[in-house]
Amino acid sequence: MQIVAADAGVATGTIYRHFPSKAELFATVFQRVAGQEVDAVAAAAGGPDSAAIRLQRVAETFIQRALAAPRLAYALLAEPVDPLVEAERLVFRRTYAAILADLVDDGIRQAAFPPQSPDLSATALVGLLAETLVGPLSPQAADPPALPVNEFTQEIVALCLRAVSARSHP
Amino acid sequence: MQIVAADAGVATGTIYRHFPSKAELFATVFQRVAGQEVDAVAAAAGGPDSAAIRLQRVAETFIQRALAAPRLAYALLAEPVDPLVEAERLVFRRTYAAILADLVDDGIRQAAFPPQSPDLSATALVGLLAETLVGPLSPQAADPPALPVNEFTQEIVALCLRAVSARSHP
DNA sequence: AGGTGATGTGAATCCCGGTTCACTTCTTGG
DNA sequence: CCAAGAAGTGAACCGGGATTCACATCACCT
Repeated sequence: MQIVAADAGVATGTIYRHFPSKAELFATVFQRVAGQEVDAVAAAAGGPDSAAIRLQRVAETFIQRALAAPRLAYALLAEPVDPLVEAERLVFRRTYAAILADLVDDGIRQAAFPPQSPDLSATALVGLLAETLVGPLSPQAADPPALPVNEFTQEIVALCLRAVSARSHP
Repeated sequence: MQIVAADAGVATGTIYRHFPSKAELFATVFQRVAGQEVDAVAAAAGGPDSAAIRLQRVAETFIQRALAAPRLAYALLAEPVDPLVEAERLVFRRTYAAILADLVDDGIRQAAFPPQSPDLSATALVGLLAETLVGPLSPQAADPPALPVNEFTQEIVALCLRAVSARSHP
C-alpha cells in the first residue's frame, strides 16, 4: 500500500478514504482491467459469421492481447493474489466461458459442431487457452518461445476448433 | 504450523527439526502427494494400445481420481498456496504435460493424430482437464453438478480426443 | 468571512503467525 | 551404565505491512 500510495502521489491513509482495504482496492482494479479484456473478446465473438469463424476470432483476440501485454495477462490469469481478487478472477473466467458457451451453442444449432454441453466445452476452451498462454507469459520463464508467434497462435486456434468440432473417425 | 504440530501430536518447534520452514514443509507434502497422482496417470498412459485409447484412459484416470478426492484435487490444482508450493505445482503440471506430449507424439507417428506441436497440445490438454474439473471441485461451489458423473467424464474425454484428432471439415 | 463536512496526511499502532532457543528428554554406542 | 549427541518442547519473540487516527487542509455554501 505504501508503494501504491507513493506511486499515486498521495499518503497511505488517503487510499483508505476510497477503498476499505487492500484486497478491495486490488479487486476493483482487477475488475476494471478484466472488463476491458472481456469487452474485446465479446466484440470478437459477435458478427454474422459462422460459429467456427467467430471462435477462431475469439481465440486469436485472446492470444494476441495476452502476448501484447504479457505482464498484464499473467496477472489476470495466473499470478497469486488475495482471495478476494481470486474470486474476481473466477468471475472473469466464467464470463469468458459464458461468451464461448453462447458461441458453441450457436455452432451446435447450425450443426457445425456435434452435440455437446456448451458450458462444459466453453470451460474447457478457457482452460485450454489459459494454460497454453501461462507458459510463455510467466515472467521468469525467459526461455525463448519454442514456436514463432504466428505458428503458436495458429496451433492453439486449431486445438480450440478441433475440440468442439466433429471428428472424422469416432 | 501450530495446527499441523497439534495434528501430528508434536510441539511446534519439533517441525523445525525436520523442515526448515513452513513453505518447504508444504512443498514436500505437495511433492509426495502429486507424485502419487502422476504415477497413476503415467500407468494409464502406458500399454500397447493406440494413442487415442491411451489418451482416453489417461483422461478418465485423471477425472475419476479428482472426483474421488475432490478436496485433494482442488488443493493440487487450484488452491492458493505459497510461492514455493506454486513452483511445485508448476512441476506437477509440466510432468502431466510431458506424459501427454509423449502420447501425442506417438499418435502423430501412428498417423492417428494430425501434425501438431506435441508440447503445446499436451499443455492444452492439461489446461482443459484442470479447468473443467476446478468448477465441480471447488469446495464452496456446492451447487449440484449440471451433468451426471458418467456423462461429465465422457464429455471431457471427447473434448480431449477431438482436440488432438483430425477434423472432418478443415 | 465563517462554518461544516469531505478529503488528505503519515507516523504510530496492531496483529498475526512463523520462527527461535534455552531447556528437557530420549537414544545409542562404547 | 554413562556420556554425548539427537530429538522434542512451547512460550516468547519478532518482522512486516496493513490499518488507524488525531490533526491539517481544502471546497463549498450561506
